[in-house]
Amino acid sequence: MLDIKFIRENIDFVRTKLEERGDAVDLDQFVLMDRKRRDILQEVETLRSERNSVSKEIGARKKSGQDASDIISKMGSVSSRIKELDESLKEIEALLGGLAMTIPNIPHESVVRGTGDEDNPQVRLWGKKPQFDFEPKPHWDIGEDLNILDFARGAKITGARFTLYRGAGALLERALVNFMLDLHTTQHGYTEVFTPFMVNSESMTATGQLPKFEEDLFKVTGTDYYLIPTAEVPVTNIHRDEILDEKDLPVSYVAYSACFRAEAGSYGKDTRGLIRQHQFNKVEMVKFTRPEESYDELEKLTSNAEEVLIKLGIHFRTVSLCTGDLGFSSAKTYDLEAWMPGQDAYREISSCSNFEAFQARRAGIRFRRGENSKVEYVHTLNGSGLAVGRTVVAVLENYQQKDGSVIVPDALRPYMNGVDRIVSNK
RNA sequence: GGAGAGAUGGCUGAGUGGCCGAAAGCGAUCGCCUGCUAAGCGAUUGUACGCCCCAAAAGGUGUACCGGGGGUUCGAAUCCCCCUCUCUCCGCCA
Repeated sequence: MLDIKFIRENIDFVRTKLEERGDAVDLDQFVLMDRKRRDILQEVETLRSERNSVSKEIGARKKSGQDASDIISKMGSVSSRIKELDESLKEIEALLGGLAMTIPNIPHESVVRGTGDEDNPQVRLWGKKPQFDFEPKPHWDIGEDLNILDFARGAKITGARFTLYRGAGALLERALVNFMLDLHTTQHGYTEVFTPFMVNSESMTATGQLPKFEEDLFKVTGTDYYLIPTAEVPVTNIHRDEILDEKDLPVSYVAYSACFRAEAGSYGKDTRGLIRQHQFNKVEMVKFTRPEESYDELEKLTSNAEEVLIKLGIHFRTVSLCTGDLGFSSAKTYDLEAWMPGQDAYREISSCSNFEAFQARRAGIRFRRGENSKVEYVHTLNGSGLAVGRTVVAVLENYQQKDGSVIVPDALRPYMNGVDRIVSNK
C-alpha cells in the first residue's frame, strides 16, 4: 500500500510512475473518494465533539438533581445523524481501502523503463556455460533415468505438477535445504525461523497476495487459512503490528518452507519437470531495515543468494527487472537466472526484492529511532536463497555425465552422506 | 469435541454506566540531589486519523482506540449478542 497522503500530494508523480509499470489505476476516483472521506470525517467529528460535551453536561445535571430531558432529546437526533454519517464513512473507507490495496508499488528511480522480461538489463554474469561432448539431457530425463524423480507417481498420488522424489533425489533436495540454511545462518548473519505453512487472510493481505491475487493461492476449505506461496508471507508477518527497536535493525531471517502455488494462468507452460510445481521447497531470506539502508541491504541479500550458486559452481546471470516486469509489491527486484543446459536456457532460480514501506504500511511494521522520535515504517526485503526444486534442476543438468550419472558438487558432499556421484540404481 | 476462566497502556494490575486515555506499582527518559554506586525528589512516558499553523519540523486542536465486530443508551473499558485468541480440566491424538 502506498501512503495515502503521499498520493494526495504527488498525484501526477504517482500516476506517471504507475503508468511505467503498465498498470491502469483510477487515481481520479481515488482522490475523489479521499476528499469525500475527509469531508464526512470532519462533519461527524464535529458532531461527536458536541455530543461529548453535552453528555458531560447531562451527567453533571443529573448528579445535582436538575432536569436534563430537554438536551437529552436534542442529543437523540444528533446521535442518529452520527450513526448515518458513520455508515457512509464506513462505506467509503471500505471502497477507498479496497482501491488502495490494488495500487501497486512505485518503482525505484534506478529501475529501467520497459514492458517485459526482454527489457530487463543484465547486471552480473558469473561463470560460464559448461561444455559437453554429448547432448545434455533435460532434468526430467536425467531424473527418470536415475530413478530419483518420479513424475508419473506424483501425478497419481495428487495430480499434475506434483513430483515424487526417491533415494538420492530426496537426499539431494534435503542436502540443498540444509546447505543453504547453514550458509545463510553461519556466513551471512541470518537467524533461522521455521513457520506455519498456512496463514490467515490478514497475513496474506499484509504482504500483498490478497486481495488481488487470490486465484494464485490454495485456500483451505471451511477456514480462513491459505497455503503459503512463499515463506515471505509468514516470516514478514512475524512482526506485523509491532514497533521494532532501532538497535535490532536490520533484522534478518532465513526460513525453509514448502511453497504452494495454484499456478492459475500457466496452463501449458513448463509442464514437464520440476520447474513449475504446485508444491516446491524454498529457502527464503527476509530483512527488516531502516529506510536509508534498504538498497544496500538489497545488494547484500542478492549477493547472499548468488553465493549459493557460486558455491555450487553453477553459471548464472543476474538481471534487474524493468518497470513492466516488476511484481505488484516490489520497488526493485533482481532475478537470478541459472543456466540450465538441458533446456538450453537461463531459468529464474531466485528473486530478490526491496518492497520499501509498501508491505510495512499494510502490515503495520514500524520502528522508532530514539526515545522522542515518532515511529516510522521499516523497509522490508526478501529473496529466495534459493528455490530448492529449481536448484535440483540446475545441479542435475549442469553436473550430468555422459554415462547418465550426476556428479555431486563439492559444497554439497558434506550433506550427502558420502554420495559424491548419483548413479542409476535400476 | 465437551466444561470452565480470562483478554485493559512497554510490563504487572485496578476499574460494573458520566468525575476514565484510563488508578497504583514496575520499567524507561529527562532534570535535581548525593564528591562514585545505590537510594531519594520532580517531570515526562501510547497509536491512528482529521483540522489549524507551516517551506518543513515542532506546536495547537478535535475524534477514535481497554482482543475483534455488532447492539442498548443522551452517554459504554463497564450492560447485551456474535467471533477470535489464551489458560485449566476431560476426551481424542502424531
